[in-house]
Amino acid sequence: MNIVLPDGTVKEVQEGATVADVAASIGAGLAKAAIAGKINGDLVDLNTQVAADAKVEIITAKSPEALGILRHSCAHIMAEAVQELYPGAQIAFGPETADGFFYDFGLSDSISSDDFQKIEAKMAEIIAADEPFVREVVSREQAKEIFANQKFKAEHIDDLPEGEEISIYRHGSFVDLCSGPHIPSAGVIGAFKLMKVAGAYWKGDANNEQLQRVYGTAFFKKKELAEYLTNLEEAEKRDHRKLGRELGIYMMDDMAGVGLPMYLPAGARVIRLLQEWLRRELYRRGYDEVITPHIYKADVWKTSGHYGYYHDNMYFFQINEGDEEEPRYSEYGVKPMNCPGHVMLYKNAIHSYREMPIRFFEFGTVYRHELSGAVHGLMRARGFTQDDAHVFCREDQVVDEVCAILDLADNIMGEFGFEYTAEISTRPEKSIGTDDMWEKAESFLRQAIERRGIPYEINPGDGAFYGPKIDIKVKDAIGRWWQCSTVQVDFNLPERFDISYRTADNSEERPWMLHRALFGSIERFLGILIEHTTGNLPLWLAPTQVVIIPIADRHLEAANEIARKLQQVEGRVSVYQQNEPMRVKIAKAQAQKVPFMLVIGDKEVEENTVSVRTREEGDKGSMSVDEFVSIIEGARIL
RNA sequence: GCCCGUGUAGCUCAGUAGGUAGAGCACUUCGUUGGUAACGAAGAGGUCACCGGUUCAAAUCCGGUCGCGGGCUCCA
Repeated sequence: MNIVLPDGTVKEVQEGATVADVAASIGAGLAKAAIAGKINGDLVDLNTQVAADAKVEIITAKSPEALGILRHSCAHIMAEAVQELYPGAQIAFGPETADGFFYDFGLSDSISSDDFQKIEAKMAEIIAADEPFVREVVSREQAKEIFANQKFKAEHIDDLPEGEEISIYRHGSFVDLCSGPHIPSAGVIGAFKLMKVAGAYWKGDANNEQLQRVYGTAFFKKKELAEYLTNLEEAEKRDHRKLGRELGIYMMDDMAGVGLPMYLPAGARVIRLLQEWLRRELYRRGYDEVITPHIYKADVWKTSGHYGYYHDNMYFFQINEGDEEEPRYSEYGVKPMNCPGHVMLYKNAIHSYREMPIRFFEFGTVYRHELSGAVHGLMRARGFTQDDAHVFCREDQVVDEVCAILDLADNIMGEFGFEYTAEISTRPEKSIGTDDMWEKAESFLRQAIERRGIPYEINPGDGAFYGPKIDIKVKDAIGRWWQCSTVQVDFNLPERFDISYRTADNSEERPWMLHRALFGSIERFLGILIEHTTGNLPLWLAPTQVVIIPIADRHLEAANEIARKLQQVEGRVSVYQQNEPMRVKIAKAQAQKVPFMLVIGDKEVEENTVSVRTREEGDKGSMSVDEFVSIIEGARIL
């Protein structure tokens, strides 16, 4: 019979040939390298029989799918080791991940990282034995019988749709419900390492039993594992919490409370620069800046609905508005978002369809009582500043407005060199509004994102209760995704605050309301920026742009004079006048990631020049003072 | 909030059979006046997160609380 290879060539193979046979017929080298196959686009085991006229691809270690297959197989081996070491262990799910794999276990004992050594040793034994992975197709009844003592597997069998083929994989004494494919035998795993333990809920639901998740990673070669671990170490050095401390960006104080960063001068500088830079852009794009209070009477939150929905996540307090004799308590809530303020500002006047869209923006600092376990440096704080805006517009303007927001978001991400992913989140189960409204809003978002040509994914059921949204996410140093920009449709607040505009025929119409943020949280954005740049912020954003290094005390006056000239063009400059050798001052400036260092000695004073050193390229030789001043002037954003 | 881990000077860390603490950096003073990534000397700095227990004796062992880290859940 004939089969088709990826390059389109037709090859004749024996009736009943397997993928391995196909590989062997192509070449001995390929036969040796093959670890799995792909038939008509579906990944299969190496010993799967090939049908006539099928498209067959051989998967080797170099194929993009290979690492995932290897890692998933390694997850099986880990589960096998755990079952041997912890009899009675209940196995749940064990997929591959972006960096490796995990397996979830239900155990009476708890596994800690101290146990890794013995689990790894057992895994090494299993891998050394090099037994094959064997696939079997079983009936639902057989499966139930095989996994009678495995409650999670049994439950999963019940969840499988009727009529779906149920396959199991045996490896040594271990058997798992699994659709595969797997590597032919355990020995293919060249290197593996258990990484961490964590808690995880069965089926991802916090109401379910909590399982113990063991994370690991695996590679074909030892060298690849070593490289991976080295990269991880390097990435950890870029952690914004570490750099944030080293560069004097922010601090936390236990006395202040969890998740409440306090910005040191360098951090405050950068945040203000980011705001100023964005503010200019927003003015250009037709936004109006507004300022709203940090606290409101509880009535506002009752009207908005937050008082009921998010009560536990908000900071409420009572204040005595009477006196000691006759106390009269009022309740206030600290704002967790800026929307109600902007809606009230909108409501201050009667609006015409002619003035739409109205775009209010604000750098609004908000406070949310996030779960203690969710707080993470600047990325997820309890107090943070949103570059928040609300657009009130007519229905016929929604797509254009969303497009404009996506355009701006794309510009910003581009400015900082961030790659991002976009997701449209659709209607969740618990939500307000009609199907009609949701369908219309979701279609508007889709039209906008498609018109802007941004690739996106659909996140079904992940919208807010009040409307669908587009989220833009950016990766941190170790590959975690964080939401930055967002565009959200809100069906809730216009209704609750009863806002309207006058149409051409003088009737009242409810405006569409869009929430949007670009940085998202300025602090989070800064955190990601620090990790992306390893703290080497671009010249226009560096808290200190220039350090001037006088070689000896007699050069101090000239150094101060140059500093004054730079300050006149808004340059952020610092003169290192402490009593230390020049090379020590350079080392310190480098450690602070200052873009430019100017060395001033006898030669420079005499020639009215500066000796320029850049943080990336080292000594660049000398240039005139005026020439250097113009470089710094060019980095002004105002 | 949940699971696992962890908590020694401002920072990075030693302190392993329980016998009331150490280094480097940073800081202060003095010296040194230097030519492109880290000078010399001296000094100061800690109720070993907090509370309780075991013990003649606890940084060290046990329990609790709080903080921190990694996940999970959540993220208006």
